[in-house]
Amino acid sequence: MPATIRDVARASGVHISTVSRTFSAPHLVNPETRVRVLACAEDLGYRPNRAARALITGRTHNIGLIVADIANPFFPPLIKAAEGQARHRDYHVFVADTNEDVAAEEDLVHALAKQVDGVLLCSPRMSNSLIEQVSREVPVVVINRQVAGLPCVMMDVGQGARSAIEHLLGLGHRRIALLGGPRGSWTAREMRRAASAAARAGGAELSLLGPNQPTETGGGALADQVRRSGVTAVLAYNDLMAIGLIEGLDALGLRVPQDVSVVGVDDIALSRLTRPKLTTVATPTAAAGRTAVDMLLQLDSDAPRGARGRGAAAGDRRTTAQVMLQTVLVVRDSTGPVPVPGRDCTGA
Amino acid sequence: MPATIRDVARASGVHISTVSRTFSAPHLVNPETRVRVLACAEDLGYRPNRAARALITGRTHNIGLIVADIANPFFPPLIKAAEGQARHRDYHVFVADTNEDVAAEEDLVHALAKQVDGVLLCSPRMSNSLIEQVSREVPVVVINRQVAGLPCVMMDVGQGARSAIEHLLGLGHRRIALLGGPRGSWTAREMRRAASAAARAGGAELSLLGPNQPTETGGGALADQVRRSGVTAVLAYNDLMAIGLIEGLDALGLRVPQDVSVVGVDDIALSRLTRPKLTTVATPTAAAGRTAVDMLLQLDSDAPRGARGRGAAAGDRRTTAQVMLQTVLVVRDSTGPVPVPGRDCTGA
DNA sequence: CGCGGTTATGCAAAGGTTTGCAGCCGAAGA
DNA sequence: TCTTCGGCTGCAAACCTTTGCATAACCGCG
Repeated sequence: MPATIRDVARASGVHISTVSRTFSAPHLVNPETRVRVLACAEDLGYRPNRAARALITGRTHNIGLIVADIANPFFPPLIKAAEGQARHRDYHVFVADTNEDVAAEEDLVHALAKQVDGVLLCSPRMSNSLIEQVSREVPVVVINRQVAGLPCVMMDVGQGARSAIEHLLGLGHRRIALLGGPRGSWTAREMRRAASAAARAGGAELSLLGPNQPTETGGGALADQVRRSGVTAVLAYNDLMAIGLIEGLDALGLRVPQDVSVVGVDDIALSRLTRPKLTTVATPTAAAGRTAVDMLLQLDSDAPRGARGRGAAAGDRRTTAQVMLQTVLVVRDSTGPVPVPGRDCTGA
Repeated sequence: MPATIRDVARASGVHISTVSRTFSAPHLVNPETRVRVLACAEDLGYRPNRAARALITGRTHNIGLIVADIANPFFPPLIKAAEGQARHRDYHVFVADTNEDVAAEEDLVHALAKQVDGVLLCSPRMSNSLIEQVSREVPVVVINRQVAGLPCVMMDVGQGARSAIEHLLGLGHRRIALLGGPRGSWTAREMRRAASAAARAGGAELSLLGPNQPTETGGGALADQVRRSGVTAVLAYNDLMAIGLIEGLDALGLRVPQDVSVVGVDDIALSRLTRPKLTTVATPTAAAGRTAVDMLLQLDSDAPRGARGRGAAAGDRRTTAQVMLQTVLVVRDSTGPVPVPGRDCTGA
C-alpha cells in the first residue's frame, strides 16, 4: 500500500535516483523537476522508507536514551528536552529505563546499541570500564558522569554542593549530614567530595550517610539516623530524598527548618509544592538533554559514514568535548538558622 | 565492522539462508547445524541487522507510545510497563510527549506512524475522527478512551468517580465540586457523567469546575473558586490537581479534611507522601500499559504480513477488543466527615 | 565550429536479510 | 528395486533506497 520511490518516479516521469535526490540532495536537481516530483510525492503520500535508507546509509536516525528511572521526576524534563532536540534534527529517541539496576543497564545498552546511531547514558550506574567497553560498540555520550576519552555533559553538582554547604554555614550550622546517593553514581561522589571540602573549610563536621536509594522512601528511612546523629542540617543527594526525609522527620516530631534544615538537589517541580518549600540546588536538566543530543549527533556526523571498515571506532574521537553546566542554589523555606542549643525545640 | 549473516555463514560452512533460519525458524534446521551456527554467531558477535530485516518483513519491531506529558507522574508507570512488555516480545518503544497539545499530538503520531508497527495512544486529546483517520495509516490501540471500531483499554474511572462520590456522601457531604480535566479528555467526560449521576442519586449537588490543566498549578488555581462555591468536598480530575488544590486551600487557611474533603484520581506515588495523605481512586496504569502492548502486537500479528496489497487496512479489524480495567477507591486522610455547619472551623 | 566546463539526469551496484522453490539424501513403503 | 516422502539445505529474487560514475545537454569562449 505505501507508495515507494518507484511509484513517485513513474508518476513524475523521472528516474528513481532523481526522486531520491529530490529529498536527500535537493540542490542537485532542477528546481522545475523538483517541484513536480515533490507534488507527485505529496500526492501519493510518499514517505521515504527509513529501513531501506538505514540499510544503505548505515544511519538509523534513532538514538537511545538510557535513564535510571523514568518515574524519578528528575528525568522527565531531560527526556523531553532531548526528545525535542532530536526531533528537531529529524531523529527519534528510544527511552529505556533500567530501574536503577546495573545488570539491566548493561543488557539494555547492548540491546539498543545495534539499532540506534548512538546512545545517551544518563546518570549511569555502570563502572567506567563497562562504559568504555560499550563505547567501542556504539557512539556514546555520557550525562552526569565524567569518563576519560568520552564526551560528557555534566552538571556541576560539586559547585552546587559547595554553595549549599556554604549557605548552611552562613546560617550557623556546624554539624551537617550528607545523605549519599546510590552506589556507582558519579554525582554522589562529586557531591561528597565537594561537600566534605566545603565543610572542612568552614570548620564544620560532615557526617556521611549512605549509599541510599535515591527516592522518597530512601530519604524517609534515614530520618531516625539523622535525628540520632544530632546534626542541625542535611544536604540530600536529591530532592526526592530530601522530601522523604522531611516527611520522616515530621513523623518523628522534628520540624523543618526550625529543628533541622534540609537542602535538596535537582529542583524538581515538586520541590516548590511541598511544605516547607524546598531549598535546593537547581540542575539544568533540560539544557543537559539538549546538549547531549547535539554532541551525539555531532559525533556521528564526524564519523566517516561507511565506518564499517576497521579503525575509526575507538581512535579518532579527538573531539571528546566535556561540558560542565552550572548549577545554582535556590533558597526557599526548608533551611533556616541553626536552632539555639539548649532551648526547647519541640514546643510553643 | 559488525558481523553480517554472511560472515556467520562462511565461518560455519553453511549457506546464509540456513543462518537466517537458525534465528527466525530454528525448527527448520538440523539441531547439530544449529548449535554450530549459533556458536559461530556468538563468536563473531553477530546480531541480525534490524533494518535489513524490516525492509523485507515490513516489520520494524518498534512501537510508538504517545502520552500527554511524561512529567505527569501518572504516565511513567504505564510507560515502564509498556516498555517491559514490549521488550519481552522483542519490541522497542518510542515514547513521545505532546505537552498536552493537540496539534503536537497530531504531528507526532504522523511522524511516528511510518517507522513503527503500531502506535499506543495514551489519553489522547485529539478528536475521535482524527484518531480514526490516524488508525487508517497505522495500527492503533487507544488507552483511556473509547473509540468505536478501535481496540481500547480503559480504566473504569466512571466506577471510580462513583465510588468516590458515594464515599463522600457517606461522610455526609451534600455539596460537592468536580474539578474537571483538560478539554478533549475522555476520562474527564466519563468522570463528569458518573459523578453527576451518583451525586444526583444521593441527593447531592455537584458543581463542575473546568476544564483545567491537569497539573498542580491547575488545581491550585481553583482554590479560591472552591472556597467561594461553599462546597464541603471536592473530587479532582487527578492527584496532581488534588494536591495543588490542597496547597491552594491551605494558603487560604482552609484545612483538609477538616474544612474540605478532597479526593484525587490515579494514586500516583506522591499521593502517599503528601500531608494529609490523599484519598484517591487507584487506576491500574501498569496493567493498562501491558494490556495495550499485547493488544497491539496481537493486532498486527493478525494482519497479513505482506499487507501492502490493498484492502486489509481498515476492514478486517473484527478483533477490536475493548478492555475495561477496574479501579478502586483508596481511602486515606484527605477525606473526613462534613464539617458541622455553624461551628467555627478556623480556630482552635 | 570545437572545446572545456557546468548542470541535470540516468544507470546500476550495493546494503543484509527473508523466503518460495528446488534439490539432495536417506528411509520407509510397495 | 523403485517410489515417495520428509527433513534439511542451497539458490536467487525481492525489499527500497542511496550514490559513484557515466551520459547528455547546454553554455560561453576562442
